[in-house]
Amino acid sequence: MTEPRELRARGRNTKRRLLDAGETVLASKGYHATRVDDVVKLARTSHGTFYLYFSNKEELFRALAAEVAEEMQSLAEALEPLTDGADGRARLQSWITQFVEVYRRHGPVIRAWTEAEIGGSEFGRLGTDLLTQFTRVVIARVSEVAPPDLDPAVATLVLVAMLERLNYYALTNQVHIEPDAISETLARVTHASLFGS
Amino acid sequence: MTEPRELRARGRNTKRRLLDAGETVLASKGYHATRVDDVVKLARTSHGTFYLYFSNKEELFRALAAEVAEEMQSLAEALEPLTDGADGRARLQSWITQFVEVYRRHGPVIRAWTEAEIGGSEFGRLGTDLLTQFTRVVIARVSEVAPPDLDPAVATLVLVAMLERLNYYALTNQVHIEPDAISETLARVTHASLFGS
Amino acid sequence: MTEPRELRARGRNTKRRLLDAGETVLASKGYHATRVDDVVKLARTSHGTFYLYFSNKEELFRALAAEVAEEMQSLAEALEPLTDGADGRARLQSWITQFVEVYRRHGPVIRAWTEAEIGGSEFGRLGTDLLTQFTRVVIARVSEVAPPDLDPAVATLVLVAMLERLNYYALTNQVHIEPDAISETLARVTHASLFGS
Amino acid sequence: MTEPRELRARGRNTKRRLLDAGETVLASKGYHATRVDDVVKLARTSHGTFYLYFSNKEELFRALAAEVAEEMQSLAEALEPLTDGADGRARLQSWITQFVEVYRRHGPVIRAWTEAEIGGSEFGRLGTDLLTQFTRVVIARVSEVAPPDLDPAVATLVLVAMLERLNYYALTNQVHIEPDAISETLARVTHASLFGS
DNA sequence: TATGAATGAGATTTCATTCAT
DNA sequence: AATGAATGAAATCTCATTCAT
Repeated sequence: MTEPRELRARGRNTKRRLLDAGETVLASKGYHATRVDDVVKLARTSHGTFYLYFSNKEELFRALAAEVAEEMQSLAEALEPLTDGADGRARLQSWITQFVEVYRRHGPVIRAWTEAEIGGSEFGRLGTDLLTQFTRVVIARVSEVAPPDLDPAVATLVLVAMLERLNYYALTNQVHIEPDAISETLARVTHASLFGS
Repeated sequence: MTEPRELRARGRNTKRRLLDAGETVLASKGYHATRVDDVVKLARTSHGTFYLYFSNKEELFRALAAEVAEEMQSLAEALEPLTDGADGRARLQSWITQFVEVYRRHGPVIRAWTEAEIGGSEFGRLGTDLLTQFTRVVIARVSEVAPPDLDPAVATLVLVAMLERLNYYALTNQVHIEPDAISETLARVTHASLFGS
Repeated sequence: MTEPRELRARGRNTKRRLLDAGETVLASKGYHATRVDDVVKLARTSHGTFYLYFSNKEELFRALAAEVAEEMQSLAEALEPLTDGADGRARLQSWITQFVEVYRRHGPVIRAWTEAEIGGSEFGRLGTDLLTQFTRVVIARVSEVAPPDLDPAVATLVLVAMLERLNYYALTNQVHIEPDAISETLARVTHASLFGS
Repeated sequence: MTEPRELRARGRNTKRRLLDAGETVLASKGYHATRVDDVVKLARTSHGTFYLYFSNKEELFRALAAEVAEEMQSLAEALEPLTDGADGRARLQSWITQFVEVYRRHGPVIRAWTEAEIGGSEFGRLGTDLLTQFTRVVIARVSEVAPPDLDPAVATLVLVAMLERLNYYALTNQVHIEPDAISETLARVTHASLFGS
C-alpha cells in the first residue's frame, strides 16, 4: 500500500493528471486492457512517478471508483419522493437527466466495475457495494408509492438496470439514441410502472 | 485460419470439451482474464491440442458466440405479436422466461461481449451485431402496438436493457432476486409501458 | 506455486541445467544480486522456460537448498562416536574432510543462507533449520565424550562455526590456506578441546 | 565524490542520523536489500539530503565500515602476549570479551562485509582488508607460543572464524547461547589448542 | 541545509503461440 | 490426433540517483 502522503501543489497536479489519464484510457480500452504505459504516456510522466502515487494499477482504479461512488451516492440521496401526475413525472425525469449526465462523464469507470467484478477483484466489489447503496436509497422512495402487488426491490432493480444499461448502449454506440430520448423514455416507463399510464 | 476439417468422433469430443471449458472459464474470469492455460487444463488437454482446433484464442470465443447467437436469433423470431390483456401478458411472460433460461445457460458469453467490445475486438463486434439483429425483430413487434408517443426503438432498447441487466445482476449474485420474480416483473413492466397498467 | 509436474527426459534435463546455472551464478554474485537473466543465459534457455519450472527466483534457491540440505544431513548422520587417541583423531579428520568436500561443492548455497536469512526469507529459515538439525546430531556425539566442564552444545557450535567459517574464508580466497591444512587443523583443534592435547 | 565539507552542528547531526539509520537497516535487511529509502525514512530525512552527505549508497557503507575498522584495529593491537596458565587464559578471555562487545555493537556491519564481498564490491574488499590486518596482528601473538607442529596462520584463522561465527549465530538468534558462555568457551578452546588442556 | 518530486534503466513475471516428437 | 516443452515480446514494478525549489 502506498501511504497517503501529504502532497504539494505539483504532486497533487501530477496525481490528478494520472487519474484523468486513467479514466480516459479506461474509456477506450477497458479495465483489463489498460496498460500502465498508456496511462503514463497520456499523463506525460514516467512509470516511476506512477508508482509514487499508486502502488499498482488496481489502486489507480480504486481511487477513480471512490470519486465516482461519491457522486453517485449524492445523486441517490437527491431523489425526492415520487409522486403521481405530470408534475411528479417531470421531477423524476429531471433526476434521471442528472443520472444520465453522471454516466456520460464517468461511464467508463462504472462500466469497468462490470468487467472487474467478474474476476472477483476488490475493484469489482466496490462496484457491487455501490450498487447496493444506490439501490437502497431508491428502494426507499419506490416503497412509498409502489402498488401492493409490485415488489419495490425488484422494481427498483428494473429501474436501475434500465438506467445503467440504456446509457451503456448509448455511450458505446451500440445503438443510436437521441440523448433526450433516453431520459424521457426512462421517466415514462418508470412512471407508468409505478402509477399506471 | 484453421481450415474447418472433418473431425472424427474423438476430435469432435475434444473440440466440444474445449468449447465447454472456454465457456466455464469465461464465466469465472471474464473475457480478458481468460487464459488459454485455464481452458486446456479444465478440458484436460494440452496447448498443442488447443491450436489444433482453434487458430487462436479469439477464435474459440467466436465459436462460442456463434452458438449463442443462433439460439438468441431463434428466440427473437419466436416472439409472437404482442397483445393487450391478461392473455397477452401471459404470452409475453412465457417468452421472457425463455430468454431468462437462455441467459442462465449462456450468460457468460453474453456478458463477455460487453467486456470485449470495449477493446474493439472482433468478438465484441459480434455481440453488437447480435444485439442489433435481436433488437430489429423485437422492434417490429413493438411497433405494431406502441402508443403513438412512444418511440418503438427506444422502448425496445429499454426492454432489452432490463432483460439483460436484470439477469446479469441475478446471475452474478450482485443482488438476490427470486428467479420467478424476474420474468414476472419484467413482463409486468413491459406490458404496462405498452398497454397501460 | 508451480505444481510439481511429471517431467520427461528433456524437461528434467532443462530443470537440471537451471539448477546448476543457479548454483554457479549464486557462487559469483550472491543471493540478492543473482538475476534470473544471468541464470537463464547460463542455462542457455529463456525466461519463459525458467518460470515453467520455478514460480520465482526464491523457489529455484529453495530447490537448491533442499538438495544440499539432504547431503548435509547424511553427512551429520555419518559421524561415528568420537574417541581418544591417534586413531579417533584420524577418524574425526576423515569426517571433516568429507565436510570440506561438501562445502567445496556447495559452499555458494550454504553461504547464500547467511545472506538470505538476514532478510527473513523462507530460504534463510531453511538454512537455520538445517543448522539446528545438523547441530543436534553432532551434539549427541560430543555429549558422549565432553569433559564435565564443557557444555556440549556450545562446544559443538564452536566446532560448526570453525568448520563453516574456515571453509568460507578459504573458498572466497579471503585468505590462502592449503586445503589439506584445513581439515588437519580443524581435527587437531577439535580433538584437543575434547580430549586434551 | 562528495568533497568532505566542514559541517555545522546541524549537518553533523543529520549525517550521524543517516549513519545510525544505515547500520540499523543493515542489521535487519542485509547489504543488498538495504534501500536508500529505508535509511532516509528511519533517519527522518529525505533522499535529497542523503545525497548531500554521501555521493551514493556505497559511500554510506564505506563510512560505516571505516568506523568499525578503527575499533577492530585498536582491539587487535590491544592483544597482549599469550601465556600459559590460568592467568594467561583469563587475560585471553578478557580480550575475547571485548571482541564480543564490539561484535554486539557492530555485528551488522561486519556481517554485511560477507554479503558484499561476494558481489565483489568495494565495501566487501574493505572487509577483507580488515580481516587481513586483524589477522596479521593476532598471528604475531600466536607465533610466539604455538607448538612447532601448529601453523600459526591457520590456528589464528580458526580462532577468528570461531570468534566471528559464534557471535554471528548468537546475534542472529539462530541458536541460543548464554552471552557469558561465548567468551568462556572461546577462551577455553583457544587456550587448549595452544597450550594443551 | 533541506526536501518533495521526478526519472528511467533494469528487474521480474506472464502468456499466446510455436515446435518437436 | 495429441502433447510436453520452449519461446520471447510485452507487461508490471523497483529503486538509485537527479532535479527544482
